Amino acid sequence: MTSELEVRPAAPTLEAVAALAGVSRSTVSRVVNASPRVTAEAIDAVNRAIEQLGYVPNRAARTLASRRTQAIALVIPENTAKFFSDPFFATVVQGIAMHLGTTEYTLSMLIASETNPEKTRRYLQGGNVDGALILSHHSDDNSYRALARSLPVVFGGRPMSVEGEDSYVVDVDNIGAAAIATKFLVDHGRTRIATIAGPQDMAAGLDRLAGWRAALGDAKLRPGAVEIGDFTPPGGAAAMERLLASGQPFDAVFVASDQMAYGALGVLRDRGLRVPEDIAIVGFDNDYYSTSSMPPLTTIEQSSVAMGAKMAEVLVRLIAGETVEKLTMLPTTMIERDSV
Amino acid sequence: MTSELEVRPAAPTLEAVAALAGVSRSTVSRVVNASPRVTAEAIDAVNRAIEQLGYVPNRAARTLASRRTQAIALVIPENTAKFFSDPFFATVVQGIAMHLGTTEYTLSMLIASETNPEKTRRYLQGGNVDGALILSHHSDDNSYRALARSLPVVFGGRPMSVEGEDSYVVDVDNIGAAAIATKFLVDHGRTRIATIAGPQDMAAGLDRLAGWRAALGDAKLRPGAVEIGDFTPPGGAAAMERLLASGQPFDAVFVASDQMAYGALGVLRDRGLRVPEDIAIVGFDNDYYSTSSMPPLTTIEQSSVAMGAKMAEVLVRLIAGETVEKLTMLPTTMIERDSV
DNA sequence: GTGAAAGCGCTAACAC
DNA sequence: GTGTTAGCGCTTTCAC
Repeated sequence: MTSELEVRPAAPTLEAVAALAGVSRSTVSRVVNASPRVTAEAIDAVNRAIEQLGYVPNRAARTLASRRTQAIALVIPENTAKFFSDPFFATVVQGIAMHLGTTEYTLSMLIASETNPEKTRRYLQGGNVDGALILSHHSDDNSYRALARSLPVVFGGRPMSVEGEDSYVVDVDNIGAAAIATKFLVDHGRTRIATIAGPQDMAAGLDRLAGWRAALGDAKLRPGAVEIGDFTPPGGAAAMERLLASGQPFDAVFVASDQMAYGALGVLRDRGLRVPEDIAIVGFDNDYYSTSSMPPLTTIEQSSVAMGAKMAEVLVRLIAGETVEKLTMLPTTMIERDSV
Repeated sequence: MTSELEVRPAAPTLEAVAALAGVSRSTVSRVVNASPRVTAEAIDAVNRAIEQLGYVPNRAARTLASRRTQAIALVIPENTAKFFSDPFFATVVQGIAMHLGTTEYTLSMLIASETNPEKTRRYLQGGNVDGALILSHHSDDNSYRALARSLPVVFGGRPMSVEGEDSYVVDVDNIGAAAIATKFLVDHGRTRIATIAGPQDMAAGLDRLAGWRAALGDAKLRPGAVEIGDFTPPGGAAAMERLLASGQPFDAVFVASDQMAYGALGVLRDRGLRVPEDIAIVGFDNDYYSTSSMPPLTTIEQSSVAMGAKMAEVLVRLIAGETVEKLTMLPTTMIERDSV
């Protein structure tokens, strides 16, 4: 089996650079690794040789010798992979990749098969990466907590399992943001405020519901009906149908994700209910589609690109041995459009 | 700088396995690499030792010795990264990752910075990966064609630059599918068929327009108006506005992406035009949202997960030195829902 | 500040 | 079939 790979000319090695620059391999290595103890002339000569030869260090050799891989894994549990079309996830990934693009780290994307979790664990613990980023949707992220003992790990979004251990988390203040969204409805004179909540096996789902409840408590309003959706448009539509069917009147709904809000808006439109005149809606995410819904959605912005970037940043600092706060909270902003 | 990495216990090496199994390192290597020339007893002893020690081969050492990285790069041009929220791209990536999960290959995700293309090129040609998958939106993929001479490369979607060279492409038959969609409209009695086309600097945009035109020619119908969109909902909405403003009457529109169709549907709804009674719509993609639009969208399904998986498969076979067809066309299906 | 030397953990001839 | 022997290209003490 003759691979096409073999016909390619050999890449220039550090040895060749050393010869051309008239120094030893050690010196070349020092220059490449920006060691302080090298004379300016040597640095110059080496850089010229590198330039001339088009030398690129061999990553495998580097990893082998230094025991640092310069690679980071992005672990996506399989069930979450199915949610890949959720713009939130996609843009978090984008943020991660973009931030890493500014560093020397490489991103390895792993879809963690549920049928063979061993494979993922082996990969992660087999010294293939210097750290891992875990993006998970549901409550089954317990298995990854253990990982954190043997590898720097950063979670995107608070994991559901036990708190307070040695895990690092980048998250948005879902409770606070949901409260702000709900208070916004209160401030606009709405008094019977229902909610379409997210899945209750996800922190984001639980927290946004808690925030809604807290804001209503603060306003001394009786909580309206609660329906649970799954963060998808059809899920939001079904939840709105149930809300309407319940017979409990409401004049506003805090919907825990924009995606669900799109579904909900469709149902209201079908019933001839006007937004915001009859029913005001606040969403959550400020995703790509929120400006083009009918009407454009008033929502909470959580910058998912920023979240991805922050996750990457925290992990890189962790790997560098820096002390990093265990919990990084990202700010949210209220975006006022036409649905309230 | 004391990294946390250093406190971890040393992983068991091939040497340790050899000692425990009572064989030489070569034999262990042969077993690990499934070489045929090993006795069953040796295989057994080695596997037991591996199990017992929890041995995992060191990838860097393997790469260094074998000159195979077992890694594949997924290159996403920066401008495309901004389109990450397009469900089509996100699910292609998912398909790639899932297929690779069944192989020994690792996926490295690269967002190719436009300001520093050298960095990407160096990474790709620096022996970090065995091959590259290129997912690109626009016409600036020329730079990647050159890559194909030094590395196995597979493109997702026909690139715009010169044809027929040594590049491998996985694509859907956009022309054929668009023609089928348009013919579907014709068969339903529509005679004044407009189109909202995609960007004309992308193959998918050009080809779908060509297919529409061809089908109309076959049906001996005069082509309706053409408006160009950018594959986003707002772009589709704006294109529909222009179509309506043009004064040229039409009773159907072939819209080159579902995302644009959502925007277009919103505009029609605002104008009180009924779909499909007044205007029939066919989309393209069958994306995640097409069942929940109002009305549910009749569209062309192109399985983006399958496309990702196929790209990965083609590349893996290419790396293995197999002969692979240069162009892999993926099937499409007409999905009939309620917009025609 | 610089070089020599010794590996990092594995694969791949080559002999036996 | 199995072991021995060289490296793969780099980092990293340790002397100087």
